[in-house]
Amino acid sequence: MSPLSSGLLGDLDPTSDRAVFRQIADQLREAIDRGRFREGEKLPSEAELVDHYGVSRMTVRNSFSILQGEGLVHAEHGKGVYVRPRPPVRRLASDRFARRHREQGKSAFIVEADAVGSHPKVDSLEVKEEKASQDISTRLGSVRRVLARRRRYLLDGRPVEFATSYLPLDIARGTQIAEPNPGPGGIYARLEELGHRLDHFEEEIRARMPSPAEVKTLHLAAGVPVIHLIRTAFDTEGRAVEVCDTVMAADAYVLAYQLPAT
Amino acid sequence: MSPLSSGLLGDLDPTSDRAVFRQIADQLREAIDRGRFREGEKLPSEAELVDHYGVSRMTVRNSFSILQGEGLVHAEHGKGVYVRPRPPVRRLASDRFARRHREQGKSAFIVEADAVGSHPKVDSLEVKEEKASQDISTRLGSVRRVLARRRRYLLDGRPVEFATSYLPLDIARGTQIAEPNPGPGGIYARLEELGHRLDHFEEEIRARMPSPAEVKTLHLAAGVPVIHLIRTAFDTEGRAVEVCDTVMAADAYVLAYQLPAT
DNA sequence: CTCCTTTAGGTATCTAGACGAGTGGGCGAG
DNA sequence: CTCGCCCACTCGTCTAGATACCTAAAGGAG
Repeated sequence: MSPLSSGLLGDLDPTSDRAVFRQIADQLREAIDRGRFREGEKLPSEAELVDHYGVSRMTVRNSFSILQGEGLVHAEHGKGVYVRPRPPVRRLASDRFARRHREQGKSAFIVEADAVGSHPKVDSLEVKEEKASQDISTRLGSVRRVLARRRRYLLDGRPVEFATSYLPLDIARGTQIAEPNPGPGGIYARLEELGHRLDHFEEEIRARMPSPAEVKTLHLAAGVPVIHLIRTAFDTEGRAVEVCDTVMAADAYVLAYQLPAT
Repeated sequence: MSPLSSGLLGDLDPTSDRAVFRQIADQLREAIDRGRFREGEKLPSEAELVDHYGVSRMTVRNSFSILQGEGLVHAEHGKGVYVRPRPPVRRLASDRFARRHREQGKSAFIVEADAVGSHPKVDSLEVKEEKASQDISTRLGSVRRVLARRRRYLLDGRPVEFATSYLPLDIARGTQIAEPNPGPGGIYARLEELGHRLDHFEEEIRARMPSPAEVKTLHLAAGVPVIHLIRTAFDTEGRAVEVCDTVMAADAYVLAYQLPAT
């Protein structure tokens, strides 16, 4: 008993000027939206759809590729095409850098993940001095070389975020900030101990499709964009003391901000 | 003189286990990244690449479809495949709802666009009462019906943003907020005149691939995600007085926020 | 019972070609 | 000279295969 005989999918309209593969994609998309196929459920195989619609296999694959591009489904080699489950999202609140959180000890990422019962992990740690890019140099106020701290964050084994912090050498060199483990409260706590009392942060947010390297690093499925966040930390003297460049899997995050109406 | 004879593109590696169409996409991507093809410039035609690499046309098209999915190129029927130019981005600063801006008179969108020499336009205006969705109802504090204000924003003829504001009926009904033109300073100015002095806004930001309807409304090219922003306005009594649901073309925006380090 | 092989059923990649349809330049008729 | 048509070039869609590789379950060897 094929699932296609039960009326889940309709027929093609040969009089329509909409391409056949788009019509098939439309029907599959609507079936998914209506819940006829649930999250994680397998769609009919290519061969089944070829039989059902009486089209060639390339046409069916073309339909699937549309839905993949929309991030609705993903194909598993040798198994089938499945409705992509929506992963749990991590909410980044605008007070996530509040000093009271910093004074707890553990890193914000770890604390937060533990709170919701996830298993957090940080890997790909790299700390080194390097030449500042044009953009980073501008943001930090014309520095030539910087300390770069790279790390990748994982939740329950899934990579969700890749971040690089850049700090001026005259601040970071020789301090615990230049160590792989910056100690309790993270680098912001160290910066304050070094006399750079933090005043505010500026964040810039963009969204775009990932580069191949980002797809690899974040294990991104087709049709998943990334959120690109660039944060600059300013001390009370108005100096930019850190720039953090973060690329996040867009399906794993929702960012929350609070704005004054002043 | 074909551009392919000049060494812009290399050869395939038959010993590689990387699929041929991926290798071709890699070479094209690299050529674009290196500036061998500039923004708006035409890539070699499918036929030229077929000749150059000695593969079938479907393989070349497959390569192009990868680059399209990444938002790097776009095809124009009958003309060619072009490197997609990056449109100018509109920067949304975190003080964009400051009261001082509201008191100017014109809408924030118009003022801002005029300032950078763009031609702004607002269309698709629709104002009506309707049943609140579950989500909107929750955000507004269990209201059943709301006033919905829908509009689309265009810059220089290009649609960039589609927004819907929802307001509780007991606040908006019968006021100028229920009119297509809410008057100088927009609905926030009207809300304050009605005694709902604004205290702060909360914004939630997500990024995802657009639905087909959003592709149509925003004239989105392939490989362009959308930024989905949901803003809730609170008055000084802590009541949610408006929810604004906005879908933006991600390639047209960068959002900027300022966070206190408190 | 365990482990390996086989096999059926999936998707991944690629070929070769056909026809449709949009674009733009060249050329001939007027 | 101008207008309109034709044609070459381009991408869009679809067909009908072939081969490769992956997965999972069935079945046989030990």
